[in-house]
Amino acid sequence: MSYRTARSEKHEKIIRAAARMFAQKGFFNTSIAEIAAEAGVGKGTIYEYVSSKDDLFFSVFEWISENSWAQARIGLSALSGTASEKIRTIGRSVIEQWNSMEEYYALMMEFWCATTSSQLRDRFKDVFDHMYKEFRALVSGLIIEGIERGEFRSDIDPEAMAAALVGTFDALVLQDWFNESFDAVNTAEQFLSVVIQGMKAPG
Amino acid sequence: MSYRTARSEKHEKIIRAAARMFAQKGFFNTSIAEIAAEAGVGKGTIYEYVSSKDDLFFSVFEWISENSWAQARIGLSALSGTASEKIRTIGRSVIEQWNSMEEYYALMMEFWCATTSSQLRDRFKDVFDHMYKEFRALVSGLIIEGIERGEFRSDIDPEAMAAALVGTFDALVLQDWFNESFDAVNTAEQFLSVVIQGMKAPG
Amino acid sequence: MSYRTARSEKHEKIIRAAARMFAQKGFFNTSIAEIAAEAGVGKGTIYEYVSSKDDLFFSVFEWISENSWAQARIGLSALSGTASEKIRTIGRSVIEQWNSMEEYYALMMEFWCATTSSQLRDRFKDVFDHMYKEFRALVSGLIIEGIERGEFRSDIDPEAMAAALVGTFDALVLQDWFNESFDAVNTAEQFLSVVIQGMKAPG
Amino acid sequence: MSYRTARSEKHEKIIRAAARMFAQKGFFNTSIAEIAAEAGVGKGTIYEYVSSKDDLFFSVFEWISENSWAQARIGLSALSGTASEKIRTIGRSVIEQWNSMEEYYALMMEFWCATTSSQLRDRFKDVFDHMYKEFRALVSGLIIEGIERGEFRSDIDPEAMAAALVGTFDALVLQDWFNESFDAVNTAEQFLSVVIQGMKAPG
DNA sequence: TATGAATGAGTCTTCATTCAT
DNA sequence: CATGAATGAAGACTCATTCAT
Repeated sequence: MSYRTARSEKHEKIIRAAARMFAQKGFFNTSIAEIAAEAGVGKGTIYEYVSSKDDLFFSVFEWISENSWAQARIGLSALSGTASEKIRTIGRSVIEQWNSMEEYYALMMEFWCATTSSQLRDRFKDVFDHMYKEFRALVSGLIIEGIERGEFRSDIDPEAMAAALVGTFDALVLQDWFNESFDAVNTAEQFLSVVIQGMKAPG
Repeated sequence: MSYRTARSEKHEKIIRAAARMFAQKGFFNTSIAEIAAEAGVGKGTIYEYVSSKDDLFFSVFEWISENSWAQARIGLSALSGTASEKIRTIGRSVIEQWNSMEEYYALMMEFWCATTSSQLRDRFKDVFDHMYKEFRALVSGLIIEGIERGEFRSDIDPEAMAAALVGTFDALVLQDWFNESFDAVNTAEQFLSVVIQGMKAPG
Repeated sequence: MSYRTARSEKHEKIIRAAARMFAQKGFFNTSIAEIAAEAGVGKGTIYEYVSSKDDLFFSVFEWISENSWAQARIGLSALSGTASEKIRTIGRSVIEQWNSMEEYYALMMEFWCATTSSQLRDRFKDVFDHMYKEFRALVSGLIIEGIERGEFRSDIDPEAMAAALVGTFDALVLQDWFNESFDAVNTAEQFLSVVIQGMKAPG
Repeated sequence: MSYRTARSEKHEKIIRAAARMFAQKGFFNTSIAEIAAEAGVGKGTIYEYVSSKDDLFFSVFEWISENSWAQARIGLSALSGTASEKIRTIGRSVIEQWNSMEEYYALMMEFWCATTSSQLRDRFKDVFDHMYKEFRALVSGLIIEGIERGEFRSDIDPEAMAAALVGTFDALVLQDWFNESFDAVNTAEQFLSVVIQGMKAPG
């Protein structure tokens, strides 16, 4: 195993430990000492890989973003069928994606919070902005495709629809995470049927 | 002014000061000293009214919940027109309500975060659960009303639709707060048109 | 005892404790915890009176400057006799002054050092500069007086003489402090005799 | 190049790097890592040549002492002329010597400080003591020579004069270093004229 | 021999909370 | 009741030193 490999493995070990602890107890309630213990390294070792607690937090964010969205994007790249079917697939995919990384949802809340008061506000905002922009573009692209194919009415605003839909997916995941008896997959299914019905071109 | 009144006025002064500071800098980045200064009282005085910083945080949450939703409920009680119109009115009302208290939105994020890691997790969760249940019940009631009147299709699931719609409102407010160039009112208008169209009974 | 008095007494207690510890172990080898213990207060209490360790260091410097030089100045104000006698008196006075505060000499070394590498470099330099300027002015004033009275030759440079003399006093004190068998008072006496002899007007 | 030579060259490289850094930032504000970087070696390598940071500090002191005084002594060995001329030459020489190694003056201050609080106090004191003793002996020897030659009065105390003169040289160098507009060479010239005049045998 | 990753003791500093006035 | 001085636990971070390679 090369030096670079060993180094980046330890780096990831630290990031993962931090992710677990931040998810469990929140950023402010987690101490560097706890993260070091969780990662099985000395306190000082953390600072060989990140320059501060804030930096570690942001590194966790980047790590999560890359790993989770990377996978999601792979799944979405192979969409096929009508625009309606593609949109349904996306909805299902997003929710499943989130469910599969349930343990990190609390972490996402922490990141959201960080956008309101952290020193890192701007760095977080930028990444979130970027993520959402990309996602909205994907959805609005499908809606435009549907309009062009004559599948959807031409008087709907693709941007507005995309923004609302993307937000709704998130909100459903949130409710799911919040309330164990909530069935996000089914709710999304039903809701999307109605929305797609509402977008359908007459006749 | 009675003793009790004087006491409860000072209590509210403290809660308000705490709300302002927590909204501005976040729970963990705000010190009791700052809140005392903002409220114009001594540090020790805070502890005459709340038992701890956590307790103060939760008090702020209760205060916000009561005050903001109280007003919202007043506005919604006087709904009239068809179910569709009522739903539109609710959407507009919720968004306007939030816009009018923009300064507290960051605070809501803090509360959300608290549900993930705070000692107070359960108390926060209970109140949020209750709030959402109430809100969903209002919306699903309107959908049922629409179905009974023959305005909406009878094969739609009122609970699922209500859950999704409530989520959508939240999501739009969030995007509005997050992105200054976003027009939540207009987006909601367009999206609701599509959703209502999708729920419409045929013919 | 008034509040202000109590406060400033505790402030001085902390400064004195810090002075003792810094003198004994040096700035960098003394921890805030030690100073707090020496002063008989809690660690946090220190920060009620100074804003940082650096600030405490500088406060000690100011306190020493005011107290020691204030006394010295009082003694020097009542000089009488010929210019030569006055200069002798000053020499004796400075050395006695230093000897009487032997315990703080190590502290003065610390302050000197601080002028080379501390964050506080400029603040220290300013005060030192001011102190020396004042002292040199006193001595050069006496030399000018001697020249005008015809006691000293008119071709000597009062500023240069004053600078050298003031420095020599310090250097003698340093040797005294450094080497216990050194007799600064006597050495100064002899040296001043020679210097005054050298300044004497012929005839 | 032999093994021993290579080793001692690397040793000196480290000492020089440490000297530069200590002079620039002070002992406590310089880290071993910085010194290693400045020397262009690994952190661990330092410990192949010195046993601790303190030891390195003292090594720098010894290196400076040997090198600078060695050169000074060479210059002084070839003194000629009357005792007065020799004393003048010494003064000029000392001040020029210091000016030529201005960058290390801050380091000397560090060493002085170390005599007050370091673990190494005694080792430093010994070397300083030795240096001063040697220097005083040189000067008092010249004064005795002057007395014997009838150049100086016989009632002056050579030891006391030497101690004071050595102190004066130091003090002038210090003022020069401290205050850029100070002219140590000229001041020394003037002051020495007066002192020599004061020592002159009558007639 | 040379290296630099790993370490944990030790530091300054903050701040919620208490309590004497 | 109101206050704010006092406190010490807790936390982020630094760095001299070690040691496996």
